Amino acid sequence: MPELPEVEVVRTQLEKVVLNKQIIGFDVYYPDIFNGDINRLREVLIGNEVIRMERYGKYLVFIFKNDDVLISHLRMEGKYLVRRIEDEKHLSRHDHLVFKFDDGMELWYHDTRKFGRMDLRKIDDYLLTKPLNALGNEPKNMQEGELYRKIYKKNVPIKVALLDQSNIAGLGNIYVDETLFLSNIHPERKANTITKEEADFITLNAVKVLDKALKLGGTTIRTFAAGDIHGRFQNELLVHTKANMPCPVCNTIIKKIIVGGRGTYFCEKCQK
DNA sequence: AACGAAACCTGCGCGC
DNA sequence: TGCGCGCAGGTTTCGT
Repeated sequence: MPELPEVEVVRTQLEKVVLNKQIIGFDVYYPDIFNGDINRLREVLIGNEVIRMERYGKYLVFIFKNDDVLISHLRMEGKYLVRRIEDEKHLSRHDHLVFKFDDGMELWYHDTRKFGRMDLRKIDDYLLTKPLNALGNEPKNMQEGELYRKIYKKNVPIKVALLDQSNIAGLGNIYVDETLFLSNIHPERKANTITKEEADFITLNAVKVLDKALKLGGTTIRTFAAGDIHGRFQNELLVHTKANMPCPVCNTIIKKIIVGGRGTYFCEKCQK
């Protein structure tokens, strides 16, 4: 489901409801979401409090007092839902974890495809160990020439290189298509044919796309929603999902192909 | 080391 | 109506 803007929306929403409340219960219905011993996680959570919410690329991070850190990746369909105990909405088969707070609020981790994963770390090393140590910089934090140095030897399609989170963090299938369209670059161009100037232009356009998406609350194409927040960036998409429709720049019909196993939308006239 | 394919899961829409 | 297939905003693992 979510790429950087959507995860940032989730982070902002969670920050409003979970900070500085004691966790008094933790129910588990599908333990495989957690990488590790789920009973150890419960021991750490009970009595603990989230003091800060961070985000790195598509990773959501709960910073607890007691120096504990929970890293959460939503993958395709993960969601956090906030409920009051008195709501007595019953669990669905896709609700896997329930965090219960001392003010009666419950945070439900819901994930239709069960792809999401969580890791427990300590504050001293969570940035130095998997998975965050392998993450590249976000576009807005990249220096001139940085993306070029990451990809100039790679003999893979530029789209595949941009989806690789160790090269550049935060882009997914939607925003890569949009970024490459703005950059006038064909998604199948080999990364090792991209010039330094083109790589810097890609980085610039990625910043623009992600910033605009965040301002609009992210993109809701299929199922993404952060609580009750539905993004509006889908109304601004230039090529992604636009197969057989006219290019907004030149009116050529947008094509859909498969690149790196992912549905890919582009304009063959604008993107070379 | 690098790259492509399969795997992890479930639901939905489509054609027959 | 029922069934099989393809597809889905992601990452890890396996095989070459």
